[in-house]
Amino acid sequence: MLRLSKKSDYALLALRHLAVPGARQTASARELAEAYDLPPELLAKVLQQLVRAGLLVSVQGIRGGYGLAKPAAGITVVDVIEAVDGPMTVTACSEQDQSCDQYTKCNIRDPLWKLKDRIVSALAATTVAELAADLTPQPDLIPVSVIRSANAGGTR
Amino acid sequence: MLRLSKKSDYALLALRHLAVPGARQTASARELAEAYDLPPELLAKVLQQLVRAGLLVSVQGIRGGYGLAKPAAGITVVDVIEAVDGPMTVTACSEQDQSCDQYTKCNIRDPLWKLKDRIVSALAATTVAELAADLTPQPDLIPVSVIRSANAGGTR
DNA sequence: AGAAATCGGACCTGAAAAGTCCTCTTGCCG
DNA sequence: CGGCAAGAGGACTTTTCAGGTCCGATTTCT
Repeated sequence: MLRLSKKSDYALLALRHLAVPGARQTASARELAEAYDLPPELLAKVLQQLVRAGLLVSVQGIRGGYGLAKPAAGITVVDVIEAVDGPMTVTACSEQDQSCDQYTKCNIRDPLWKLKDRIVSALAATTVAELAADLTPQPDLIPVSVIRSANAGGTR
Repeated sequence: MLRLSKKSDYALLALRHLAVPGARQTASARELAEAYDLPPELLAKVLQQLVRAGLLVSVQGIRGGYGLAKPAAGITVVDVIEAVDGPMTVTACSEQDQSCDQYTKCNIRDPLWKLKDRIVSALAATTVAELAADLTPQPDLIPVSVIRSANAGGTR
């Protein structure tokens, strides 16, 4: 029923987090997973996909993490969905892939493709920046440094 | 990835068929299933759902079948999808149903709901009449009467 | 009476989504 | 320089549910 995959959800959640103005502009997968209560490994995968798609940049090694690869206003919701779930298709068959049994007999292909384009436009019209501009407060991140201080007597 | 369910596909296919101007305005589940090469039982279920939703009218008994309950221009794509798959939701949680683990921490609910509304508008802007107006020819139905004549020497 | 149609529940199943596990590499910090 | 915490990524398991099937009941025309 036209539902977003959880991977897309997670991706949007993470991107919006990193896009919130004023907040720390970078976070590790674990931090994000804890903040939103998501399975860490899965979120990690998603973040990696976003890096491959050029939406995030990653820093490896200890103290590493993820940050936006470009301004939040330049990242649309379609970008995110396609990065994570592959090309948007509303129907089983598309211009590229005609692998559905009813292809020859199907009478609603063209109109549905047009419909898909409209949906994509709607998704392309919304950017991560707009998501971040929304009023809903985001959960606090416990900065790693704080955890470290608490445990070990403090670097900072 | 925002794909339509096959049930929706089937529903649209059937409705468009019944909406084509000039064609016979009624057809049985079996006829439609054969014409488009769809699983008959499943299509039957879908048609029943459309009847319950008030989009189709059915005639029981031999020589029965389905016809549009109202003008094709008055049936939108959302109507069809919701009749078959239940209310359109893009996210796991909605205004009605808040059953997702991250509900309290989620920061993208509101913007995504807005997005959903935009998608629904797009779908509501397309009617079955428009689908039927599309150029793609539809497969010929073999009228049952013809089959009957061929088999049995013909009532008509 | 019987065939052909709509109804509608219960059930099965396979594929995709979601989640887990394990190993490897990278780079900072003590 | 050694270890730890981070990202990278392959392989695997589990879960979910769309898609499909089966069966029986009811209706109604011939």
